[in-house]
Amino acid sequence: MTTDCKACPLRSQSIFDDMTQDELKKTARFKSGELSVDPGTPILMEGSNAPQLYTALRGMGLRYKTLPDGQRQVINFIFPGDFIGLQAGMLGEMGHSVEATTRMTLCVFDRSDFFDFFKSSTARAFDITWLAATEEHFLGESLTTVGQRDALSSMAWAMVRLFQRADELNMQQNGAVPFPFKQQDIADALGLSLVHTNKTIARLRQRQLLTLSDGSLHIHDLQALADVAQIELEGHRRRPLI
Amino acid sequence: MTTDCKACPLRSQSIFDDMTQDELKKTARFKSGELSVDPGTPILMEGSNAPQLYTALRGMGLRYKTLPDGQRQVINFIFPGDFIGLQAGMLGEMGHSVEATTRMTLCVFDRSDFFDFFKSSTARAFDITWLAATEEHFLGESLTTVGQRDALSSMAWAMVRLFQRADELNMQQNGAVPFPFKQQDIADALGLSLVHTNKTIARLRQRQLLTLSDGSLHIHDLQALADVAQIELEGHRRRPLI
DNA sequence: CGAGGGTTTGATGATAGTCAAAGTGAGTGG
DNA sequence: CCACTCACTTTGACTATCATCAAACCCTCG
Repeated sequence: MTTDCKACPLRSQSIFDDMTQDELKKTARFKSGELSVDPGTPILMEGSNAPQLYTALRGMGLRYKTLPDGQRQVINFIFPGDFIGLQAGMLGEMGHSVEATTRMTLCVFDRSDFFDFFKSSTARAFDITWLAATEEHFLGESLTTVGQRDALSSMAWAMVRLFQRADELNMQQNGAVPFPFKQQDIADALGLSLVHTNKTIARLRQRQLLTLSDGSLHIHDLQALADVAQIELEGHRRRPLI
Repeated sequence: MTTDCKACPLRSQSIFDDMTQDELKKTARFKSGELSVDPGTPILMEGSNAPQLYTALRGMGLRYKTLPDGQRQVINFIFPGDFIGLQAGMLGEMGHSVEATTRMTLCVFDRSDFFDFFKSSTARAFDITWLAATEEHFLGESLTTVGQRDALSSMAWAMVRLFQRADELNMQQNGAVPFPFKQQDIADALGLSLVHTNKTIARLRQRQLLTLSDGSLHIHDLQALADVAQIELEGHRRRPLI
């Protein structure tokens, strides 16, 4: 009972680029199946040469790296439409692990077909590179956050970015978006301790900027949050969907 | 008096992938000129839609982002062979600025030719994507460093990585490589203050792990440094040169 | 010789980490 | 239906890593 690419519920969202019938067909051929996983399931492991690549169709997850001493750095959060395994496809080895936070449905692709797919159309190759460049762009921003912003500003930045990602996928309902992540996840993403993370969220709550509870994030004043984070609010940018 | 791609001094280094005559010709056609800049010269600006892209032919530089309040995060250091402007080429806008640290010579490409170049051969397109994925990989590591390692471990990590990058370009002479960066640059790369950076380097020096002076970095015990940094030493990996 | 950029060192203070424990809510089993 | 557990969140007290401030030092350069 897998989803046909032609009827993909993501592709019709305005955030994703349109695709020609031909490209759609190639994508459908590239797709080798579908996978549903429960919360907490590891999807790809750091250092592994994964035989399969994925696109998140439903659900959310996270990318992370672990140090030998057990410290964990959350690299990014995964939303529907995200391509998973680019590093495995290009470099033959993942630089980070990926796991599901909610229950997820993934479109599965064989790594062995990846190069053919890449070759199949310049536009597709370009899309994949676009994704890589965009991820690089985002990671530069994350690095700047963790390296330069203080806890309050970091937290504001993270909340704005997470809200925006959910919002552009139309997951918003009067100011609130689903938020399945734990405070420990946010802490590991921002390089803060769990306790300090909790207290920092509390400060933003006291300032009436947001509410974070029951698995949903409510933004009360996006502009004020953006000010705390020192970022400019911009419109959503369309992006490719593999 | 520009360098002919066929006689490129970088291309003969073992770290860089070989290239067919045909690919070489295409690259030479893509190259629109050469540029020499003095230390401190800005090469690309964050947010700019640069009309030109570059490959570092000689010299070193750095990528960085600045926050509105003036804080600077160094994203990465630039070595000969690095491609500069991928984000401008793919996304139409740079996510960070780039400036020269030493005097540099850059191969210049027109952004308007970039897409044609990308299309000109699947191998070239793949190379560009490979570079993007590798950068993403590295940024994940940087993020993990800044987010999770303490100052001593961060510093050890940075020194190992910088040493390795120089080493694979054969810049090493019995344990020492050129190191034109200021302590402020390292501080901004690791999210540390200048003072703390200085004291942290001093600690590594006291432990007899390295010496850093007169523009050169001397590693006395690479393995011990890697241990402090919690990283595995691996061999150099060949990479494409645009 | 004075100026300026970079490095080094010492003193003090704040942000964030650690430790510890209580509170909350969902889920389980007697 | 009421403990009881377990995972997560919240709060308070204490600590330390790292930032800030200030000043000296070292070199090169004009």
